[in-house]
Amino acid sequence: MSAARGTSPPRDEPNSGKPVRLKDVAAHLGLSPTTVSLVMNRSPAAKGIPPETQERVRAAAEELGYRPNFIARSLRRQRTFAVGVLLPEISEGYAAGVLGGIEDQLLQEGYFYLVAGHHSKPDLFDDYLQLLTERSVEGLILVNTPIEQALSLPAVVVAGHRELAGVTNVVIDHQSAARLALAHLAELGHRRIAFFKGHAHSADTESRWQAIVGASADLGLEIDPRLTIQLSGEPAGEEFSPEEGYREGHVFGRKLLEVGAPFTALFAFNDISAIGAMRAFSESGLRIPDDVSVVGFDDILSAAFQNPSLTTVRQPLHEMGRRAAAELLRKLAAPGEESPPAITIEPELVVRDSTGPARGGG
Amino acid sequence: MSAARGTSPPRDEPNSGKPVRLKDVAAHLGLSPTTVSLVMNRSPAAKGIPPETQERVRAAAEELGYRPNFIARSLRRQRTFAVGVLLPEISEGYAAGVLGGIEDQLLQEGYFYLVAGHHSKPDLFDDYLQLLTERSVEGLILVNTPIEQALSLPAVVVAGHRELAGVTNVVIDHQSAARLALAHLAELGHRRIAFFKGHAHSADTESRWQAIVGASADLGLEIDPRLTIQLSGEPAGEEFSPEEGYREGHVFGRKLLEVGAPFTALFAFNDISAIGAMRAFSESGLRIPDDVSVVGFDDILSAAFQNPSLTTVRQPLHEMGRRAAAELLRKLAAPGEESPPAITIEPELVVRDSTGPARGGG
DNA sequence: ACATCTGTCTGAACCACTACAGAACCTGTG
DNA sequence: CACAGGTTCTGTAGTGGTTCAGACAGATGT
Repeated sequence: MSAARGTSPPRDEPNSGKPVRLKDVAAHLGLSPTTVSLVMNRSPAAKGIPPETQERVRAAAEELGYRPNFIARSLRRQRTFAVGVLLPEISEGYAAGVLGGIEDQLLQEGYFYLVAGHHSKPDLFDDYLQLLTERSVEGLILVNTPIEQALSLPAVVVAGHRELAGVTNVVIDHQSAARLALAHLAELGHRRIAFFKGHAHSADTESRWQAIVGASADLGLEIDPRLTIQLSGEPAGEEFSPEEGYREGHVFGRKLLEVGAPFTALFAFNDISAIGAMRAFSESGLRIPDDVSVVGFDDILSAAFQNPSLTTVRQPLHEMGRRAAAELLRKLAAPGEESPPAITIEPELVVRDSTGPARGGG
Repeated sequence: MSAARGTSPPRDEPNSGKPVRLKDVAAHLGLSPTTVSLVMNRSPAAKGIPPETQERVRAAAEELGYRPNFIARSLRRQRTFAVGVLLPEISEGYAAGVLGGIEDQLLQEGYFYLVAGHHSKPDLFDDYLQLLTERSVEGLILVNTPIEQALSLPAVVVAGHRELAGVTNVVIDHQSAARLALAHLAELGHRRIAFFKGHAHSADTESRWQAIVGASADLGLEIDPRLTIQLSGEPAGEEFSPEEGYREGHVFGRKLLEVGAPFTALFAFNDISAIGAMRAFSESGLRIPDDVSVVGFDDILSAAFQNPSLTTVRQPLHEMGRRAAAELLRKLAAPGEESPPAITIEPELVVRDSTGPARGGG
């Protein structure tokens, strides 16, 4: 033997050329590949192998720098420990936030994931679904991605609307969100509150609005239809840019002032439109929060940097991603079991400087 | 035969149970798996197979809903068509932007990618490198991730500092960035310009500063050391939050005013600190851009929504990711060839409302 | 002395596919 | 009719691991 055992000499060549295979380790030890496999996997069948041999195997594996080949293992075991993630666009804030949570949870559990951004094009969506399936992902997480048909794999949907058999939706608790925002405003003495409703094609619009109506009733607030503006946005299916949302908020903020109906607060559909509206109010000489309070939704990065900084309802995106991934793994581990149709996540009110006590009258 | 050919009946069961394997298609046709494989892969050896047979094979594959198993193929061909991406944190703006470009390029070329966020922890970095290698990724893209040792796989680094044998760095052209920003200010008549230098541990700090010194000389501008403030930030290795950066900009913006040396413009190290400084200036009663012009760096989302909106040097993150991925694929396709040590990307000046003509004196 | 049991390890099959060498068949030719 | 030369297809042996049924040796019981 060339390589002396014991206190190893300053030999520091972890891999000299080709990767080491299971077979190499076995040959090195004069054992069969089976035995090495059993030991390396701590398989239950390895209980018949004496501890001393096990130690010998592990030492050799370490010494030779053996790394099991995941591909070969996946083929044989029919498990890839990989899931597919479909989302509109990875670099967009919402998806990126959720993906961060998905990643934390998956890597922690020994899984990896393949991501594909379909840019809201239905045909791309189908293509990627195919490709992911060919790559043998074990399950799917869809972020902000509408689906029509049932899927052939276990799936969890974040911010989906449809109720589909077998898929679990992870959604924000709109009831809670509406209550948090409106209770905060009510406490500050606001009675006449304006609203931006979301775009017709947005997943959250309808449920959020229902929640607002409900919470208003509970708090004894009346909703004035003249102070309720629906963001028009782009035709469905087309992603729209933040700049567009900002411009819209600006335009509709101005429109709100022209209605003539007095209001002391605005609860916008998202931060972007809230920021646009704040701009419009400032330009009209109104002071925030002295004359008008503004509450946004999402807590995007910019919210904290506004002047004044924006009070908003935060969606815990990271947490949502984490929960989605955890639920998917649970499904994979327990294929038979029934899974919940929905997981609701509690939002959080972030109070900053854009909200304050209502102006005297009302 | 039960399933009639020709105008197929309303049979709509694309996959009844288990997935269809190559073997199944072969058996269905009375051909060997080899033949079917040759046809499906349009292998050069398939030129010996008559078009009619080829058509028959493809029709059967279609009919049975055959999807090749990527895992098995990967094992046999020793190609996974997958690359690994390492970055500090996926949900952070810079990395997410770059990743968007990486994705576009890779998916377009039939590759997938595995991402791991190491949260700037060196041991996690090593672990994930191992895991990615076990999964047989063919190459690596590192975003904003410092490496010490050479890597065992072809790699491209985005925003890296180190020059390492065999790895290509994708970097912004700092020369050009400095020239764009300073020429813009000089044209507006600014002569006394303040600077925020980056944190000592940031990859870009030194090269950016050298570029600023060079461009200043070219434009005949003098740099006043009293107006040059180094952002202190956190100890190296610790990611720091946007809020932190904003606060820093705010503090140092105020400090700049206390120095007493007059200045008419600030070129900040990034948008966040620029926004913080704008806040400080406004609070001191200065008007932007009438009294002070401010230029940022990066063009984060918030830059456009500031009041006034921020003039900044945009890093084309998407483009950088795209180029990085393209270069990696080139390396993979031509393993022997020498590859460039660096690819520089041209930044872009986005002129908004935070810059204007210099105030009278200077 | 023989069967039985236990502890330790192994051969062969298999996962789904691909690469390589060559088989079987047909056609034309001298 | 034997042989060369195409054409069309196939058998076998991998790829790197896991799994299952059992082989083999030594100890134990009768």
